Amino acid sequence: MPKFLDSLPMILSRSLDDIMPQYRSLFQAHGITDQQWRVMRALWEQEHLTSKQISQITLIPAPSLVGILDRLEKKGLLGRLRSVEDRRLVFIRPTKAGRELQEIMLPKIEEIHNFLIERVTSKEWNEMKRILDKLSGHSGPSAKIFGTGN
Amino acid sequence: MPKFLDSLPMILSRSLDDIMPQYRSLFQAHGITDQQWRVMRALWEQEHLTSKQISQITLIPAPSLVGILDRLEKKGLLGRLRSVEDRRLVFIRPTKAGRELQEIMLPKIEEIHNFLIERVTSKEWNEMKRILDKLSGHSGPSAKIFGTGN
DNA sequence: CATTTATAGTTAATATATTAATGATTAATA
DNA sequence: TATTAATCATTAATATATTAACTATAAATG
Repeated sequence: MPKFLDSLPMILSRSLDDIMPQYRSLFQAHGITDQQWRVMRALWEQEHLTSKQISQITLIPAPSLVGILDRLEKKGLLGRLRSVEDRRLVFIRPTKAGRELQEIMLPKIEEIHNFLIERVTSKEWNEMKRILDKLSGHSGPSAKIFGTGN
Repeated sequence: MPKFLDSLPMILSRSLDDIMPQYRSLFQAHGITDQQWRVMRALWEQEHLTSKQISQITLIPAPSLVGILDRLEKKGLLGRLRSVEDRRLVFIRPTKAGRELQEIMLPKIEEIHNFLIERVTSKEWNEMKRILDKLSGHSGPSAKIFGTGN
C-alpha cells in the first residue's frame, strides 16, 4: 500500500467515508443533516446548553454552528434564548417537536451503532479507542508534560 | 463518557480534529489547503492520473474535485489535458512547480507522520488499522458475503 | 471608576461536501 | 446501424469548514 493511503488522516477519513452513509440515510429520512443531528443529539442528555457548549460537545466550529442553529430553529426543532445573567450567552433548548424527533431517531441510531460495533469484539473496540487516544496525544508521556490547557 | 461521544463518528472526528492542525500549519505555510495537498500527494507516485482516479485515491468527491483542480491549476501546480483516445477523460499532471512543491513538502509531511506514529508501537498501529478495517466492513465474515461491487 | 482584557456569539470571505442534474462521449444492444 | 445505456467531467444549489474580524458584554486591572 502506498504511504499516502497509510497516513493517519487518510485512514480515519476512509473509515468515516465507510460508516457515515449508514447513518446518513437515516438522517435524510428525517430531513436533517449529519451536523444537525449532532446538535439535536447533544441536547438529549442536557437540554439546556449554550452555543459554546454545543460547539465543544459536537466538535462543530462556532461559526458553522450559527447557520446550523438557524436551520434547526427554522425547522422548529429548537429555540434560542439569551441569558439574562450573562447577556453574552445564548441557551439552546429543543422544542416539543425536537424532543419527539430525538425519541424517534435515537433507537435507530443505536441500532446502527450496535450493528457496527458487532463487527469487532468488546476488547478490540476498547483497544481502538485507546490507540486513537494515544495518537491524538491524549495519553502517553508527552501528554502529561505538554498540555494545550484548553 | 456519554454514549454520544462514544459513537464511531465522534471518535473518528475527534481524532481527526486532534491531528489535522499539526498538518495544517504546514499546508498553510505553503499556501495550500488540506484537500489541495491530497491531490498533489496523489500525483507523487503516479503523475498521470485522471480526475476519476484522483477522486478515488484522495476520497475527494468528484464535484468538489473540480474546484480544487481549478485552484491548483490557477496556482500553476498542475495542468489538465483531455485524453484523445477517450475524450471523456481528463489527465492531470503536476507542473515543474508542482513537483518542486511535492519534493519540499513530502519530507516534512513524513516528519509529522513519524512524530504521530511514534506515540504508539508498531503493533498498536497495525492493530488499529485492522480494527478500523473490520468496523468499515472490509474484513470479517460479512465482507466476504456481501460486497458493494464498486 | 476608567481602561484594558477576555469571552460568546456572530458576520464575512473563501474552500469544500453533498445531492441531483447536465453535456459530451463511449459502450452495449436490439 | 440506430438506439439505449453507461461513464466522465462538470454545473447548480444548499450545507458546512476554516480563518479572520467584529459586536456586545463581562471580567480584570490599574
